[in-house]
Amino acid sequence: MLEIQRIRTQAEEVVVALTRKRAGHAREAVAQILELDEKRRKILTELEKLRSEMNLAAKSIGQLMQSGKKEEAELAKSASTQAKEQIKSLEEELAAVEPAIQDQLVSLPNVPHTSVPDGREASDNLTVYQNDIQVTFDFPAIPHWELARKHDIIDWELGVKITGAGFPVYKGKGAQLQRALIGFFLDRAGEAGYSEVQPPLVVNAASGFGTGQLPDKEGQMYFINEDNFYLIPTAEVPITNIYRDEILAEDALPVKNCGYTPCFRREAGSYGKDVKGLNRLHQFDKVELVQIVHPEQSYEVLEQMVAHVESLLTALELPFRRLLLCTGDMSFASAKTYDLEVWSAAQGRWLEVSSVSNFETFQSNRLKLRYRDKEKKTQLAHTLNGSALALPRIVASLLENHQQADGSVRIPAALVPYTRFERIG
RNA sequence: GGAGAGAUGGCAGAGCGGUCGAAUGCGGCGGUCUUGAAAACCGUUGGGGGCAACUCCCGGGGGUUCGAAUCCCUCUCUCUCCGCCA
Repeated sequence: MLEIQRIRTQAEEVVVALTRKRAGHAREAVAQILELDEKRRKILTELEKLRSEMNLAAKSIGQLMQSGKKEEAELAKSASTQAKEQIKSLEEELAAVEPAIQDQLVSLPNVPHTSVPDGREASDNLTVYQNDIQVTFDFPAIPHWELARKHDIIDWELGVKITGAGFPVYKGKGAQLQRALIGFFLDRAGEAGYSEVQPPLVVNAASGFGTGQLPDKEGQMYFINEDNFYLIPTAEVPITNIYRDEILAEDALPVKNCGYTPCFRREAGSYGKDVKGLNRLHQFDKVELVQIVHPEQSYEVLEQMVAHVESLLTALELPFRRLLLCTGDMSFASAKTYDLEVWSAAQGRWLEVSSVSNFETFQSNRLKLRYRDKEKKTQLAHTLNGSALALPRIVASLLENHQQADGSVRIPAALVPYTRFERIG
């Protein structure tokens, strides 16, 4: 959520920036916000004046009562009745205006950073880096779902039986590989200074709102009706919400957390060719990084986080590339996002395994996540997060890129201490 | 699932319908003292809105009243005990 002060003072800049981000209604929305905001302040001025008068009147009535001047007190009472009605009607006006402002504010996406390239869709993203790992086979590459079936390490049909499509069962070395990757990712995050947390996997609506999933992506989350809880679509939600309504000391920044959680996504409306194998699941595992930083540092930190994720991919010996997302492909809450994609050798395409974003104050404004600056004033902190990493597509890429002529799969050296086996099959 | 209790400032914990943004203790910060530290003592210490005067916030919402942290209704949450279960 953008700060109302920013819209007030830089309306035109905001409109121009939002227009870059496909938000076609930005100009009207901003104009409406400004109008409502002005109305709100007008009401407020009047209301507070009346309240002030009422407070004084009430005080003097109290004094009259105590000194036994009953008649005078009664007189004063009846005089304040009119003001009371005015206050009530102004309060009703305010109660209509404030949610209207809020609705408009909440529906505006974040403003893209100046370094974010213009673009309408995924094809406009900029490939800003690609490592030099080339994977070539002198035998036909087998897709990961076939390798998984061959070695009996992932069972989709079993998942369908237990739950439904998109909930595979990992078996044997498949299950161990999952556990190994989680351990590996968490250990690396720990070495990079992130402290590990294990948050709840279900969250309340306030948390969903805080990080921006609600109301924007309500339909993408599983909802537990009896308790009004949502299954988390990413650990970003519970971990960032740890700091909701907090005022941190400036020297407590940066706050660095990491956590492993399963993630649950309904993926409503995204059926098609992309869903095969591990490409798109309703439940998957992910290690997430979250940082809360001083505004001056957030873009530097964004680069650091990307570098960390890339070091993981390098250790796994995977071909990958880094994309700078264009304005049109960025998420609602992000000011700047890098995606990391790994090559899927058999499918012959890139798979997104990480998304690292700087939200600037977009989340912290909703979360009321602040720090106290040197002048002792509260300031909104910047929040960032990134996957490090999402497992299924990593597994897909590992299987496909490290497959051998005999159909076995080599485990990269960095992972062997965690798997305690060197190959599958 | 059954029964009960409660929700107040960073924490603990007072609070009579008016003088309560709120006692007191702890913690935090600043200072005095000290070679330094501790102790002691003194001072200070919530958040939001508004250019400002000012105003709002004692779990959320509504009501009674000239006036509500205090009374009433309602919702939510937390805790304790019992039952069930890991």
